[in-house]
Amino acid sequence: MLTPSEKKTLKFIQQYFMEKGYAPTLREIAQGIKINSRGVVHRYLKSLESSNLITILPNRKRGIHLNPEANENIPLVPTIPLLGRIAAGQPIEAIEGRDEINLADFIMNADRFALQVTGDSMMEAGILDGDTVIIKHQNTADNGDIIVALIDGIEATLKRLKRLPDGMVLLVPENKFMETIAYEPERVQIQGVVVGQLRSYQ
Amino acid sequence: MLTPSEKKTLKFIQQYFMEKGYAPTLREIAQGIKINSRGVVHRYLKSLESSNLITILPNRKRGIHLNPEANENIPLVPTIPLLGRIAAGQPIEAIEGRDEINLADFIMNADRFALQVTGDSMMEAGILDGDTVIIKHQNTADNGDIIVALIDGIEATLKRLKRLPDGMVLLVPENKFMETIAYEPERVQIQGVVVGQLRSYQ
DNA sequence: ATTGAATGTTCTCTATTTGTTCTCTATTAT
DNA sequence: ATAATAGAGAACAAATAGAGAACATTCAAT
Repeated sequence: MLTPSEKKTLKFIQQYFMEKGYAPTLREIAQGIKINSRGVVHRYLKSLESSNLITILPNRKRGIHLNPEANENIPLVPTIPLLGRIAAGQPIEAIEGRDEINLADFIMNADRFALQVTGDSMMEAGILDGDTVIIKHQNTADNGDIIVALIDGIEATLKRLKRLPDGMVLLVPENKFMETIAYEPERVQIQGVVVGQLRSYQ
Repeated sequence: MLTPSEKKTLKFIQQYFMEKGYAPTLREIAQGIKINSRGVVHRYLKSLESSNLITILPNRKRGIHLNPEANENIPLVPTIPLLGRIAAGQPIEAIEGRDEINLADFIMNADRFALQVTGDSMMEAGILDGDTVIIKHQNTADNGDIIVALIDGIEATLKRLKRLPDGMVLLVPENKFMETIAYEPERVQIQGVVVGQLRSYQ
């Protein structure tokens, strides 16, 4: 059984691995778990190794290998706890069932890519200047989808799609100061559909 | 197991290949990973070759061949390609430097958790009903931060923080139909600060 | 075919870090 | 009292990172 410090150490290594793609040094681990001694870290590592959670490649720098067993508790996929719903004037309400969100599931997929948004044309849809949108690459889209479209093969734009009964294609900005423009369908080439959006406040 | 420098080298080669369609010279690699010695680069290449990630055609200029394994070497790190900036009426503009966004880096950390937002109180800040916000757990916050606050120990709310010179605490909604309320500092307990936001359109 | 600059290759050398092993101290629970 | 846990920190060999010299090989222009 692991001691709290060993658990903390293992968790830090897993986290580090996820972010950087390689193992941390003993000094980095020490800083990560807020102690000063590399020797102590080494002792913890030895203990984790004898529990079969990691493998130490002797004398190798960053020579820590996470064993599959270590990931039974903490999944390899990036997740963070989803605590609940928050609404003004209410206590935070726990969500039944889902207790964490899986970021990989949320966004990642082979046919997706990200674009950084410049400008305020989709402001009222909650997509602000500087946000990142996740695009699923496809050539068709449904009415009401927010799409990345290429107009006349050159201009790229992020707008909401609306098809008229007569065949014309409307590209609707979500900003009352901007105008909707109608195009002949031949001029509009759909590049992808917005499936996600993210913003960082740091 | 690759060292960080070797990983950096491999990444540079892959990127160079994507952009130019042919392999870089040792000098270009050296510049790319910000060192001066071609000899050192060569050592890294030898190591990458013995890991079966590249093949070196001896004495050939630009004689580096990327093995399929190098691409199969799916990064443990969850990333998606960041293609560029999009603005209305412009071609998609490539972003120099950053070519992918690291979701782990973006959001994950031990002290973060997610909340699902209900209601429109932060609508004008681009946080809509149904969005998920990433909260960093902390008890203090700066003026202008969007925070999760507990009022009188019961009610939870998501608002922008504003401290007045006289000590009163304003919780400002980003919605012109809702009112800012002032509290005595004792009544407001900060639970965390919004560091990220995400939305799924699926 | 010759030449010259750039490139790949092999070395040696140096400087930090890092991993590793120790011993020693404090604290806590049994 | 006795373990078990947590930590500090010294000492040393080895791994890593890098510089740069020297030479061989390409490759393109002449």
